[in-house]
Amino acid sequence: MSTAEETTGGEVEPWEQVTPDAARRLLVAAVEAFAERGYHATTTRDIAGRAGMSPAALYIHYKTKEELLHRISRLGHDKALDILRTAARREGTATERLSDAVSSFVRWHAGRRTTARVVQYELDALGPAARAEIVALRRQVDAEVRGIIDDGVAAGEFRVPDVQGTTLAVLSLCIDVARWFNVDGPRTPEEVGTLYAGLVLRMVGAEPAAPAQR
Amino acid sequence: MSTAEETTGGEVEPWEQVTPDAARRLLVAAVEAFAERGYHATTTRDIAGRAGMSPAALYIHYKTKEELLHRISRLGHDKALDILRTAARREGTATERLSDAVSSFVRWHAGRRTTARVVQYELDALGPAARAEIVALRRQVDAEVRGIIDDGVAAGEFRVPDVQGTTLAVLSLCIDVARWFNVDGPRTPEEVGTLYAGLVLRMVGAEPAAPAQR
DNA sequence: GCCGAAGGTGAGCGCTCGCTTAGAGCGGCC
DNA sequence: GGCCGCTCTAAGCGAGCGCTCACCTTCGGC
Repeated sequence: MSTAEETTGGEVEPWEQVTPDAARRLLVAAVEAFAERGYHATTTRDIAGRAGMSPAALYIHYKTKEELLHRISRLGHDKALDILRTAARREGTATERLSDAVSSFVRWHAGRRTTARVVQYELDALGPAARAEIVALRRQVDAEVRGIIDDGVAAGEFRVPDVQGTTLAVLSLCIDVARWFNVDGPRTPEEVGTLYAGLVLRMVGAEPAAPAQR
Repeated sequence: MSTAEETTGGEVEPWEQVTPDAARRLLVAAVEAFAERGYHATTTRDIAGRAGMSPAALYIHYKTKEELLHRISRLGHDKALDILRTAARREGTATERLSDAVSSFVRWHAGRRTTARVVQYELDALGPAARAEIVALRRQVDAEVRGIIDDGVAAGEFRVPDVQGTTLAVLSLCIDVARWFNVDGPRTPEEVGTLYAGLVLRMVGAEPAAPAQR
């Protein structure tokens, strides 16, 4: 059904599009390091070390440390937007599409928490040009969710007094999963996705009977 | 440049308990700098400069840069916990208390966004001992909210299948306000607080009729 | 008028940062 | 074989970091 084959246990590393191999290893190492300690607290020596290379090797594949963050942020936002678009543009009622969108978006933020953390919380470390590019992607993310809610209101499925505010809250709720989700905690990404889909349907005043689609 | 006499929503600067005066000025400067650029990207020279002092003056009042963050985090969590406790322990129905708790908690995260940002997002920069102390405070925050929801379920006001998961989601929603709230944006802290209180009541399945308290 | 404590400064130490440079290793093509 | 181009390393540069030190100023108590 959904082309985005998210199967958060045993998931394929999503960086296969990054070549050559050394560049990908560096990028994966940077994602881990940025997620653990934050962009500013991560040294280029640490990144290169995690990738099994000398500090200088980083600069063969990336001009600066910031370019690494930019690439990660860009790829991550592309992926997040793709997940939401897939859910938003399937056929089905607005209730089904919103449930699908939230549960898959949350699954990604929980299951690929390291990536999501970097993507969502290190935006301010980018320079003005790169940040503007990412902010434009975020506006598209917002538009997808708002579109589903608009549809639901128009169809009489949802009762939402403030569509823009509710959109903001729904996205905020999903994104913050990347901050608190603990891989060793009691919940799987699947469970959090299901829980959150139910909570969001309540937030928009939808009928609580939503079949566990996906 | 900007005087520290911000009174966002009639609220008094909450640092009056910090003495002497120079120590308070340094602390306020550190809050601003940490919120703007993050702990690791902030230099001690920047903090001292904002407070109108030489770099060495910082070390008369604080042993290290980390102690500054620790003090800010401690005071901020104390304040957040105090806000929630006040709402949780007033008299009234669970619906009224939850509405009050969410709206006041959100008002604080929006109105005192700089402080909230540091408090909520720079936890990882603390050492193990200081972090453990703050984590204990967060557990108390969680317990206050869970207590209200428990009461509402017991009283038949709420329908909540997963109390712990819903508590987590409610707190997550409120906390993330500090990430996205924009002082120059279209919403006041009051408005966001009211919006969020309504959304949270829907999340717990409460009757939507909630009087707009205070 | 003198003293000690408290609060401040200018200079700078030792270190680590992001990044650069000179050159080595090596596979592919003529 | 000779050479090129790509990948990578060892060494290290200039800058800026957190923090310290020797010294100065102010001020209440006697």
